[in-house]
Amino acid sequence: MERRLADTLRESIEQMIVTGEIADGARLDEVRLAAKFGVSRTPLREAFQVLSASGLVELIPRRGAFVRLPSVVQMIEMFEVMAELEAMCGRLATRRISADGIAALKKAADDCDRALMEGDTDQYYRENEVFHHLLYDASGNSFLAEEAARLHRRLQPFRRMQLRVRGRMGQSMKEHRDVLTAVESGDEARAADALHNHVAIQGEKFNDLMASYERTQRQAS
Amino acid sequence: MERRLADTLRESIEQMIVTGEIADGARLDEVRLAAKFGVSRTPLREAFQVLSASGLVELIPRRGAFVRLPSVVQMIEMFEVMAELEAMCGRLATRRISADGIAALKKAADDCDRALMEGDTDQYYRENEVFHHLLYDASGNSFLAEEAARLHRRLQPFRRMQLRVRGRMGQSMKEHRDVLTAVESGDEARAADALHNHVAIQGEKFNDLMASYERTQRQAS
DNA sequence: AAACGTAATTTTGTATACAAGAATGTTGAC
DNA sequence: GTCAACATTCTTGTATACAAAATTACGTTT
Repeated sequence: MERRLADTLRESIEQMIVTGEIADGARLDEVRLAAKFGVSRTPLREAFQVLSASGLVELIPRRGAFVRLPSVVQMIEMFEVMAELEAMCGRLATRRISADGIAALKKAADDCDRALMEGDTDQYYRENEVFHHLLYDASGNSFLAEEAARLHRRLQPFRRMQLRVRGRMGQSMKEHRDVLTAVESGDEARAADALHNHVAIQGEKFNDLMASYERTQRQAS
Repeated sequence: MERRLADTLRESIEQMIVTGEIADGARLDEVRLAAKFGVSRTPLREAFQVLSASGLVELIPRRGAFVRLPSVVQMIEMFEVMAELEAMCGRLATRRISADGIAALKKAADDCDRALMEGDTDQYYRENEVFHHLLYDASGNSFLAEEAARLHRRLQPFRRMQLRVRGRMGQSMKEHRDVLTAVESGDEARAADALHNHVAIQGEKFNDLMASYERTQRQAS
């Protein structure tokens, strides 16, 4: 389905931005990138349009496309909104989820734990995404599920900053369990709370983020 | 700033879609539209990319761009998410708003009332947008404010469906007052509740929406 | 040396050209 | 009459070409 240059280019550039290969604030040089990828400027510019819509780059008319990475403050704000959307999903899901849905959620949580214990962080992020997507879908509000998934995807690269710190992993496991038991017991408010707490950057999580952020900043300079 | 064909084209097409000039599900014919606007396909296709990102059209690779208007169910889902974001704004704004901010909010509510009493609905939508944007900004979370504004804008054409029904206007005025008093008295929960209630499609609002939706459907066919 | 104005050079935005894939129409077999 | 295979026509996706705006370089003036 996704077989257009514009789409693959978008993914590649996105990757280059979040890995720091292209620095924050830098201009995306159309001719240079076109040469680098061996394509013309046309599909590149189409990719720029959607990158701009996603907020990762800013398109200034007749000036160019500039990388716009969120600051720490913006990052915390984004996770705060994510937390609220997740809480909403949790509240609705608790009311509407089926027995099969709960079983699937349990399995996803188990898979998360296994990945963590095996130290396979890439696998963890995949399983964690499954867990959260199950909750989004279980909300029964497909628009909410889409929006939550969109923001989750946008935050993915920054989420890694938090969990990299040792010790956070056990904490994350426990938080999944809290969500699960709340959903299972039909306690909407507690499910919402547990999810908000799992996602928002508060307390120790703030310190973890700061430590990670400053490290990446030092790398970039 | 917005001086590119691609941007004006996006706006024009958006307008054509929400006014029904281009029907739901229709394919956006690149060559026909290019001829109609007297431009080439290049800026048109760039406009398609951002329309696709906003959800108003679906881009199917090598098939074309298709209009995707939300169904009634999706519309209710969208307003439910909007309600939650507004509630979040209200909760944070209540905690963080300044005296000046409250004064501005009061003025905006007054301007809304005046527009309604004068029967100037266009003016009402403008003033209503001011009122809500003030709340978004007062939340102190700029990312939240942006996201709320984005969704508000996306829902604007469908919002008109609800208020067109006679009698809803007085209701809307009262709801603004409820929000205002809650914010003023520092009652976070009540502010959040009042906003959720103001935005979500519940009770009589559902009937109003249905009546309006069916009317537009009849027009389209 | 700083500031201004102008020419040269990039770079963006748009138009046009072309190639590959999808849709459509036609013919022939059963 | 229906279905299938092929040819034709349209449509999309990408490359190239060109014009206008912005940036840079440079020389002149003070």
